[in-house]
Amino acid sequence: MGTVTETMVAADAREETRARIEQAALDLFTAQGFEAVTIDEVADAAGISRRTFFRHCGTKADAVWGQFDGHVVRLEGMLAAAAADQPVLASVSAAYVEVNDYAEADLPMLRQRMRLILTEPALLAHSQVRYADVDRVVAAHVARRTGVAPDALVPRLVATSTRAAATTAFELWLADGRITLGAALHQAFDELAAGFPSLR
Amino acid sequence: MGTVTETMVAADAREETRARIEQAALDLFTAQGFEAVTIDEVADAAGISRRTFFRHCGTKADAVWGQFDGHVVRLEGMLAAAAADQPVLASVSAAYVEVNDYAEADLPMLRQRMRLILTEPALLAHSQVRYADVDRVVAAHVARRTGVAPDALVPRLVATSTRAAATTAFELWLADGRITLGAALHQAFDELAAGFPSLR
DNA sequence: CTTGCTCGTGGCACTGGGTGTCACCTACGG
DNA sequence: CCGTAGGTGACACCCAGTGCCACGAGCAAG
Repeated sequence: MGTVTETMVAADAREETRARIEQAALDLFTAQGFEAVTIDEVADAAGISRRTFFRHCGTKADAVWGQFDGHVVRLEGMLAAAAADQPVLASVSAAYVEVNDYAEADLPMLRQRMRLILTEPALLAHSQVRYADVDRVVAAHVARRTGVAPDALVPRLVATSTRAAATTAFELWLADGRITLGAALHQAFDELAAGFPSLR
Repeated sequence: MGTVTETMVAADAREETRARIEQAALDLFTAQGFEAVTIDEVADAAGISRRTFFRHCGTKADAVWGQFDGHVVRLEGMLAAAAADQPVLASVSAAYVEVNDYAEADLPMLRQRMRLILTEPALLAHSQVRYADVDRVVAAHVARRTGVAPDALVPRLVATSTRAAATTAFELWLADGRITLGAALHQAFDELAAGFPSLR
């Protein structure tokens, strides 16, 4: 099995390889479009074989999505740690804001990622599968806080509509270079939680 | 070109062939799962060639989705015809309810379709692409009514969250055999429009 | 130093979705 | 009777994704 140190090193090396693949993929996809680039081209650019690409990334879309699972886990942790006296919607909103609080240095790559995801149909489609995990986590939190089943209307509705708000905030942030991602998220969640006061 | 009558006949024949393909596909997918069935098997069951399948349906997912474009067009028409003094959210809600007002005889096939779409990951993914069209239509309506740009926050947010509500209503309707689709839609839209009163 | 094990890697073959192309056949109009 | 247009099937591709095997590097035990 190896010691803890060795395991860490191996995991780091694996992570580094994956990061190299993702960077190559992101650059190629951005330059030529997601569908126009083949896996062989990405693998060549990353200096690996086609077979190794799939071992690290699973699918073509995963090269863009990266380690999204980590986000879901962090979101789940934040929701579990939310204060019990905080309104449910506020806890969901705060968790979304916090999980999307990126360091300044990470923003360019995030922009590149999100632009691809929201622009390329194949990636947009794949997003639904990823979001399903997020929805399950949020719905479970709402269900726990309200004492109803996770597959009841309100938990599911809160999960899907808050995710819709988050996605919309991302779109706004991408399109409008001035607004902060956090500000966009706050704006969307406030509008949603208040029942769309702008429409009255 | 041919006369109007001839064109109609040709279109009808084409529509009938497509319906046969869709029915064969739906039955096979329901019985064995979406991924487990190949296009060749669907084509064989429909009595056509693999190539003809793609000419009629475009992609494997389209065989399940059917002529969804028609729904989007109808939704657009309803929104355009909505009374000007009706609140925006109410007009969107009413349009969703009306476009999903199926005849009793169509409900079994609708159940079959929606169960597949909401269950099979590949179809769920494809749904995002279809929903993007719906969102554009709704956002355009909200933008027209509120006098802001269609890609501003509120129109987009209304579009994505109302669609989230509709999807949630569909899930509820599928899971709970007793509730009407219309009732589920109303319940979801009411909850959304009021800012989730159940959570207070 | 050698043996044996593990693991990452590359190569290969195969399945399956989707597309372009061509040939055929049928139905219709002149 | 001929010409054409459109639906169809057959074939050859491309590409994503998977299973399998063989090779080589690194490490552990002898």
